[in-house]
Amino acid sequence: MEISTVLFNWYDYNKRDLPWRQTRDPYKIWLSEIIFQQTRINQGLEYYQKFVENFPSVHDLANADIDSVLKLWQGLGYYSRAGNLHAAAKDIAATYKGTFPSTYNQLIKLPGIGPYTAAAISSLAFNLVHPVMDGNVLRVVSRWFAIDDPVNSSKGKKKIEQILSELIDTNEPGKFNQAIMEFGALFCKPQKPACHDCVFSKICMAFQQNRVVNFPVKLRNLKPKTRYFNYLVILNSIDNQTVVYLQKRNGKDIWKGLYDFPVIETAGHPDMDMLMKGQEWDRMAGKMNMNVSSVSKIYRHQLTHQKIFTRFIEITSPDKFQPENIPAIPVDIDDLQSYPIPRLIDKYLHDRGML
DNA sequence: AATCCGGGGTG
DNA sequence: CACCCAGGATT
Repeated sequence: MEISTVLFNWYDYNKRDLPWRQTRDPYKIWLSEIIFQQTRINQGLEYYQKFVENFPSVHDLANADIDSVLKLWQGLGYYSRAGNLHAAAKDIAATYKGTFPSTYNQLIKLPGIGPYTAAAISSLAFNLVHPVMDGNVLRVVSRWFAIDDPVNSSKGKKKIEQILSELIDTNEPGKFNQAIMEFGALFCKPQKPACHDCVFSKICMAFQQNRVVNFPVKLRNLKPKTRYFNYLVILNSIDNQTVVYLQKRNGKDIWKGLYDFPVIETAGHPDMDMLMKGQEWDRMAGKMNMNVSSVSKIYRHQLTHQKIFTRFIEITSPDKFQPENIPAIPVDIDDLQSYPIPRLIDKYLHDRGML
């Protein structure tokens, strides 16, 4: 029996009932594909539902305000996905008048859509024959065929792409793509794969050679950098209203588009006396009539490639004032919940009872 | 080809 | 705690 036949039998019996599998609306399929880039189903499911609810069509998304899109995306990570999603929605609304682009070459031109997502949308929504290569597929194929080249190298990817072009079912390419990804997610898992009752054990070279644990071969990744943030939580109380100063993060650093506090980044965490003698402190806070009312514990925030140690320095000022050298905006603490913020800031604000 | 961009899961 | 997961954009 052909691999795709065995795969389809397995899929028909084992597939999960997931919302975007009940539609061929390319908009909803696109939405799901962007949300589930680097994201496990359990983590992204409620985000998918929120997006479909809040933005039922590509026009609703295109007309939305970027901050409200980011707010819905908050907590999901890789925030450039939200910006690209929004930009692509505007493209589609303008260039395609809302008729969703339907070919691989049109799709891959859109921001946030690369080879994987273009293949996924064109096959799932439009039944075009483009094999997907996500992490699941790379793992499954590298085991079936005992691919010794790293799957995150271009040589390894080319080999797997070649194999997939022969395996894919040309009548039902969308089903084939969904099925092989689902098989990777549920059976051919990274750790403890279910080889004992796998329908492919006879054709799986890795299993036959008792080397399943050796695949996929990967180039190893870098160690995370350590960074130290000193956040300035500048609080003003005016007429029973408390405002705190937020700044929107721009540039190439993490959390682009999200809001946090004015920050002094240091090589380590100097004691407060040292910090307050430094240039940055003087530039940002030197002109303020203020006092440091408290310094938080150290929060440790782990990202894939960065380990961030953070302390929150609360500064209260009797004056109504606008920080001069900081592009920060005053936000009533009752309005904080409408700003998209990183997990770390969210955690702190909850600890302080401000959110 | 190498590096950066989050957050959560697993053992 | 250490380690795993892995698409797209940028350099």
